[in-house]
Amino acid sequence: MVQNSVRTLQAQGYKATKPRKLVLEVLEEIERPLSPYDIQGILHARGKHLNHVTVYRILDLFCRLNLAHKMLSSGGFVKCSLDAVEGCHRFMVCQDCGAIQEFADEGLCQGENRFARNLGFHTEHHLSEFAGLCSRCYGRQPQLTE
Amino acid sequence: MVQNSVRTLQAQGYKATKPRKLVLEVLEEIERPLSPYDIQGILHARGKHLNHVTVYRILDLFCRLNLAHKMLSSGGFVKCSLDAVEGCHRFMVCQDCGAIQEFADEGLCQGENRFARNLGFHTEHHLSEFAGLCSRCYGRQPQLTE
DNA sequence: ACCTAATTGCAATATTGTTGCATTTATTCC
DNA sequence: GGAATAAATGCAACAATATTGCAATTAGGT
Ligand SMILES: [Mn+2]
Ligand SMILES: [Mn+2]
Ligand SMILES: [Zn+2]
Ligand SMILES: [Zn+2]
Repeated sequence: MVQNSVRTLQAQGYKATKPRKLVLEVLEEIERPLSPYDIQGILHARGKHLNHVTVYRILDLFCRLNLAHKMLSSGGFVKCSLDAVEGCHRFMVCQDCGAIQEFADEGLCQGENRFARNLGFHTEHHLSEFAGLCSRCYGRQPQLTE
Repeated sequence: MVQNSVRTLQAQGYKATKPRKLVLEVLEEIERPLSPYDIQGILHARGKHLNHVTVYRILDLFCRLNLAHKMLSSGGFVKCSLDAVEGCHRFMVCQDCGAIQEFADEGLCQGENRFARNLGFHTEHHLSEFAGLCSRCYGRQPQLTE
């Protein structure tokens, strides 16, 4: 929850400001990728008015601290749910409900590293997202409009 | 080469126009991800003036036909070098020289599918990019400025 | 060479992202 | 609790990127 991220912020010498906590709350509550303007809009609807510049700067910081991630497929931001995990953080993205689930797996990394090495490529890290259907959505009517 | 993509265009009922061929040439020649405005600029410097709207529309089409891909990490566009390959097209991105190498591997897909299935996720396709150093750049001085 | 649908260019607009600087705020120390 | 102060935010202006409708052009078929 938010309290964890607040501790991380302070441990790294950053202030736990009201705007930062608000953004954390939204990311935690809405478990789907959100753009900076999405976040601003959601908070605005709740009577909390943040400047978009502030939202951008907060998301930048969160990504640097690995408190959040920028999704590759959509460019939206999600809260990191693997705070303590070293190595590559990855995602499964439900094409129906839009939910994302974060995971990490050393086995996948090793397989990918081995594969790349055979082609003479020295891997630093892996970006990957699986697109498909989450367990709740599999075998149901589609929800997402796009 | 370009001629292949031209055939694909025509086979699908699209015209092989001068702007489309120019964009194909650039993507084929510069084997690094390019933004729409990058492409426009490169062509402009060669005396070929395309409207940016045209470049956007061409890249949209190319992506729909899998003649090109939009890179996840950078948002830039590259020419697909696996024209005939079914399944997931993936990339290794050199962090030094910026070169990209496209590949596909059924084994990786299967491993990922199995992993996801264990978590109740039904995978449709995989997006993935490996970041690291290509064989030429490994053990050399850095080139890229950023 | 002509016809026609497809494609492009243009102009206007919308959206997204960035920068410098004045103002405010969270933390430290008393 | 009340300063002091460095960090963070808001504001304004701007820059870059992306989208739309419509008129002009062009590629491919006859
Ligand atoms: Mn994470
Ligand atoms: Mn490809
Ligand atoms: Zn779902
Ligand atoms: Zn390289």
